[in-house]
Amino acid sequence: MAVRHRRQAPTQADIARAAGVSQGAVSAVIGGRSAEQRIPRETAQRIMDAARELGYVANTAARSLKGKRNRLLGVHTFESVFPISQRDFYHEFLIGIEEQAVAVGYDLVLFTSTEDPTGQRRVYRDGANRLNVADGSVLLGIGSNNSDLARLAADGYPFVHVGRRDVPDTEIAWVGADYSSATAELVGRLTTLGHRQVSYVGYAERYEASRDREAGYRSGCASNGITPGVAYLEQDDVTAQWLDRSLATGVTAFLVERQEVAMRIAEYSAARGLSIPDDLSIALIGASGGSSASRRWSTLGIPRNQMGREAVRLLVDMLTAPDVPREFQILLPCTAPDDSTIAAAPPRR
Amino acid sequence: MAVRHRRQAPTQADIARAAGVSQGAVSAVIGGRSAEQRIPRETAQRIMDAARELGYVANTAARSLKGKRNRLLGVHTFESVFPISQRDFYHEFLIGIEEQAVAVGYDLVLFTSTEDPTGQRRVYRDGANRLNVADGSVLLGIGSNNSDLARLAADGYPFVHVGRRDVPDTEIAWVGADYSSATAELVGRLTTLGHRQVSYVGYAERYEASRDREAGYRSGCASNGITPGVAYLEQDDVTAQWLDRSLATGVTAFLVERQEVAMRIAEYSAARGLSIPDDLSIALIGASGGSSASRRWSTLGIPRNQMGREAVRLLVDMLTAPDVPREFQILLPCTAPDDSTIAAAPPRR
DNA sequence: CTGTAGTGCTAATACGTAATAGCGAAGATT
DNA sequence: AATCTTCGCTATTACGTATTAGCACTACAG
Repeated sequence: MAVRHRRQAPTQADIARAAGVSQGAVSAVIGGRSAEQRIPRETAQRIMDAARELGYVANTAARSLKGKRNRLLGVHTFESVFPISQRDFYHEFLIGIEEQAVAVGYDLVLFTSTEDPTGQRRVYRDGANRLNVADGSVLLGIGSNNSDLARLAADGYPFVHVGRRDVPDTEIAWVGADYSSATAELVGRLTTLGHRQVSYVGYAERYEASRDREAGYRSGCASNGITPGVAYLEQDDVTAQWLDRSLATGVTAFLVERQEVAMRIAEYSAARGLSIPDDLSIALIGASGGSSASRRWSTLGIPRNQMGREAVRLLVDMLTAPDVPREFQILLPCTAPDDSTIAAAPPRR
Repeated sequence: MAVRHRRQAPTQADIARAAGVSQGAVSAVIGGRSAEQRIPRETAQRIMDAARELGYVANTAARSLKGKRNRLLGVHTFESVFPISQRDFYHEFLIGIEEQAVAVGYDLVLFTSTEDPTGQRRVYRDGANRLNVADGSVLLGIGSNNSDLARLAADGYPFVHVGRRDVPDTEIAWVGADYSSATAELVGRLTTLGHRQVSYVGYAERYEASRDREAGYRSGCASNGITPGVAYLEQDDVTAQWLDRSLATGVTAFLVERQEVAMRIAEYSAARGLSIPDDLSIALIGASGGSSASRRWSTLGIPRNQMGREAVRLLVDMLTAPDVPREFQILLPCTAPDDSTIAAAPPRR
């Protein structure tokens, strides 16, 4: 026996014929509108029986063609990654997205086909916007392509970006994490712990998120009477000399955006007989990649799951009630770092 | 400024208007049939330009209504789980599926909407078959609903099940793991290690996979001259008494389908001063749930990633060349358990 | 100047469903 | 008797695409 495909499924017209009514009547009964259409119980029953008899199943394509909606939400990541890989930074977002999709009864389209030969993921490929297969989409990615976003917005395609994103001259919907407040509060906490010099060490490349953190850092410094000290460093920029200089200026705490940088600092300070967190506090305030951590760090928690959920909620709201005024930009609070690598400042010399 | 959306996606009619031709001409050009329709290069170019300009993308609903494909593959899991959760048994399958989808340029539809209020996942819900939005689907699940599968097959819907699945009177396409050979080989290996009594402890509920393992066990016993000893146990059925009785009959190795059962055995045998694997060998031959293992076990490896990939490959083959005769049932080899909890049999008393 | 062959399209239709407008018959009201 | 309501539906249309039939025109042969 071979696996067979392609058989004609019964349609409402078939049922109508069997029950001796019109297709419209069948649609009304199946769609639960028999009251409005004044189909009496008896006829409705006859129709239902015929439908069951023939094994009728509504054709979703026809339904969505009529209703202009597919109940499909797209998920698009700009980074060239398998979005569902758990090693991936995005995985936890995905879970939130999926949980909410289940809750609202939408299906998800994972846009995996949008990868071009160079591994780049673009929305517009061959001039076509594949996202259109979904009613709306959730977009993820640090390196989101601004021109893609602007064009999508100009096209009126409904989407929500996960992570704050500024596109000039365009207001786009996003759900972000409130790095700014969280970082400011962290500076406050360190101050309370006696730190007087807190250094911020950021990505060399400045994304929205890192700018938010720096802004929070600066405002935290300001409101706590601390002089800010900002450096933008790649991993290899972190040298023993740099650390010595920092320590010489009295820095006792570092806010670091990259785990690699934190590891370097830990390494060099260990060589100098400094222990963490007793002599030096370090907090990770960037996005921690995977769980490949060689040690626990005090880390600013990104509410990834919730961000995913909120993005879907906002998107579905936008789809179901397009004209209701609402907040298109949502900031969710981060969770504060724990005490792993944060402690009271050492006694001053 | 407000976020504007819900502009109607452009249709072929819009393009036609822009290019000054008829909708049919647009369809012909977009569908690559401009030759047959005798659309000259110049006009075709004009149409393509307009399409690009407007960001046209074919409406999936209309396309499938016409019986055409959308380059969309569905993924449906019968278990009520978030399929992308990494805690999930299915996650690794998903990754394989996604990798292959990327490779062949299809997008994936995660069917999350098919969950009914009781948490059950069914294909046919509310009298509609959501799967139809995808050209074909990959189905996952130990507890796959046979009537759903039979109906899908009867409807001629193209799908591939991940995991061997027997549906009476219907041949279903699937990609499975060759538990049977692997278990038989494992019995052989244990025999070589000197074990003379190897016990099989299976799920109380018998799925295809567990039946395969038992069959392999029995054939392995037969070809190695061992008397089989089979038990179907839930976690709580594993008592100290049961273990004592087993050991009394001379059992020195257990093939266990559930990690929980293995843990019980380990616990009770430790209480009797038996160490694993020196006094007792244990191999896990079932599907290990997550990575919540309290210890490493010698485990039969399921080629999950490859199964996912193969399922997609088979499905796409079925879609692109429906009438080519081919294997619809694919068995992939398992990887043998390592030596964590398997060792030579203790000297006989 | 008619007939024929191509060229470049357009017009029309089908797919299955949902929604809206409305029709004929029966009964109720004036 | 004439009008109005209500009932129980049907007929029609729209959604966007693919496909088929065929029309209007030109070029050329005879």
